Amino acid sequence: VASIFWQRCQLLLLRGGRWHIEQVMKITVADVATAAGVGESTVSRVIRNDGSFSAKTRDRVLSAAQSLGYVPNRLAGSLAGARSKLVAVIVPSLTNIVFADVLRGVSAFLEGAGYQGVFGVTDYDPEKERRLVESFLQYRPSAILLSGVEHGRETIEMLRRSDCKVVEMLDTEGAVFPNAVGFSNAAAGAAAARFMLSRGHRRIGYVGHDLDKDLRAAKRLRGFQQELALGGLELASITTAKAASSVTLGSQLTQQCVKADDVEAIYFANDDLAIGGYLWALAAGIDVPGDLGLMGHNGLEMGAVLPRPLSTIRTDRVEIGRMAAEMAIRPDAGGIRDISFDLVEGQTIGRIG
Amino acid sequence: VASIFWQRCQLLLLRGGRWHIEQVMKITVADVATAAGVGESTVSRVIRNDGSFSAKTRDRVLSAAQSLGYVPNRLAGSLAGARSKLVAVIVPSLTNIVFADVLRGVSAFLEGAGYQGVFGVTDYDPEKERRLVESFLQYRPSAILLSGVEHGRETIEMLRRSDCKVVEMLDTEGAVFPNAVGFSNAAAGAAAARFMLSRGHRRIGYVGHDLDKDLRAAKRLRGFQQELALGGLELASITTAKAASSVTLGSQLTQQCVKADDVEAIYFANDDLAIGGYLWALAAGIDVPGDLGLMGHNGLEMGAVLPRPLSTIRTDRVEIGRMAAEMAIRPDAGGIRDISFDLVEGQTIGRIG
DNA sequence: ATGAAAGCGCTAACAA
DNA sequence: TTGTTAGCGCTTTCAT
Repeated sequence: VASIFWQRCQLLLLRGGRWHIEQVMKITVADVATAAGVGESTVSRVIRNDGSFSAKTRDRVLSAAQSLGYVPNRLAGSLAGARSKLVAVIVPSLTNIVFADVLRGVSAFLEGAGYQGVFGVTDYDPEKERRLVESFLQYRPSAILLSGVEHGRETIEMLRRSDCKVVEMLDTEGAVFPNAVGFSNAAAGAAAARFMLSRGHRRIGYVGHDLDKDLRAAKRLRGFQQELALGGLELASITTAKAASSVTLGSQLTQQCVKADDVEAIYFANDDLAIGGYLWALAAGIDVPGDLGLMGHNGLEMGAVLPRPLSTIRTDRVEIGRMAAEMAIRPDAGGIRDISFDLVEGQTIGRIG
Repeated sequence: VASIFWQRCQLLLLRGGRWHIEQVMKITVADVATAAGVGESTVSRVIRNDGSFSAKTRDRVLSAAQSLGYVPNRLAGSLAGARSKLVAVIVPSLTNIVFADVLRGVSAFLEGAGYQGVFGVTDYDPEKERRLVESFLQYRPSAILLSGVEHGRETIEMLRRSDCKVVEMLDTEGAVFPNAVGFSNAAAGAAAARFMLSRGHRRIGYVGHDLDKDLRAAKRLRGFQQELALGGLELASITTAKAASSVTLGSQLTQQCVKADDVEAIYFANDDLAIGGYLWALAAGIDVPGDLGLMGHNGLEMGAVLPRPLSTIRTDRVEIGRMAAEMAIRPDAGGIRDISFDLVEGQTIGRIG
């Protein structure tokens, strides 16, 4: 391959009988400035479309940048500007569609605003959350989005010291930072209880996964129990497993719950478990809701396609993500925003006998 | 609140009768160096645990950093070191659990290696992919992970010029870059066809979503058709919709397909659609697989919990993500890696009459 | 409207 | 084993 140097950063090389231009060195503002015959700061202004410059200058700079294949180095830019256009997002799990939805909302909003999302998964482990926050902070993100309002003391301190905007998502009770967007999980639990009671269910069991880890599910359960207590009732049984929530687990636990306890209905920690329960009942030939009422939480799309649509509580995770991202990057946006939830009647909760 | 300055970067303030130390200025290596009584580069070495230093020095530096609450600035570090510890990951969708699985694998591996994942969603839009690559490149990531092997010409050129390692995921046929990990979608389609034929199905319909967008599903379909052709057969019908894949869509399209065409079995673009189809059949009282055989693709956990476990092809997305991340950050790792797939017999494909 | 120059906080040579 | 110094590529005053 024959080749000759061409300008400061390009190599002209002969390949297959044709000349190709290849870049050898990294193109910087200085190169663009030279090519356009202007100063570095002018290039910077044009690229960021900030400050003032003539239309003619802009065109020259832009075409120079274009033809050189200039890719701005945001590391340098952020360093000089004291802040990156990164937004860190921390979620406990990706297996659960709920968090994927939140990420979609976040991602969609950030994209339009020239920001980049950086993500991390905690597996519901506070220590992992701490480590993630620590790592993220090293990139001086514009903001950091947390799931839930329960965080380690150290995590909170690091965040406080960092002058980085923090937004808590998916829960509004007991928010640690001034910005949060979500709904009251206790209220959701209470709403579920009221609904089940209003439809005549009395002997109600609970099926859930690890309550020590999924603290929002625990809050819903508490709200549920408190509402029952108002009517002088209490849960007939609580069946949980130290495992991640899944359809399979829902199947197993429901079987376990029904076999052991004589319940008329089950309140599930979430829809995944509830769907598992429904499918088990289907296979076992148990009539839903005649023999067994099922109540979920989340309002997953899939619940609506079951032979009998799942009774559940729908939350708008994408919107929560979107709003959180907006709070994150708009300096004026903030506060505690409760976007509530909708009760979906469905057909898996109904009057007994 | 009474307050006095304390050292270079701290404010001593009296609040609630007690003195608190608050940071005012950002702590830098220089501050830590001064506090520890060593040079800046020594601090750098200790923090990165690279190069040599005495144990005594390390302890002094570490405790100084600790007590000052030093948080390294990776923007500066990456700028000086010419590369960031970021790995960009681009997926077409988050609604589909498949990609969430890939992200989990990536994320798990990166975490242990001190890297950070940056993610973006294309919605199956090549132009969006181009924009994402362009943005990510500005952060000089160590590597960039792409879904699939079909990318725009411009995207490929940008990537080629960038000296940033590229790994393609989820497909191995027609890889553009030297690193790829996944499986042959055509082979998966062919395997599905062989299985359905071996179980006696002949009049087979296809149900899928937007084939112009989900190119891997299109490849599976092609592999399926080619296998049928070997037996002198062809698809009885193809039912698709220009919409994102979902359980709901699967329900609708299956109904449409069964009503319009007299098919004995359906090959679905993926499990979400197949599960939708199964649930529709369940509600419609159609016997599966007696009257209608159903074959999915992906091997989602949920398919195994249906009253009749779904016949499908299982792929290990988490492992694909893990391997891609490993290729991304290990300089020596690379090449085209085919991790294949498993056929899950299930109970929704069976001999006819 | 534009340019020159001083950092941003760190790493990597090079000395010592 | 350590310290000194020169950048990394950009933004940002401050002049002009």
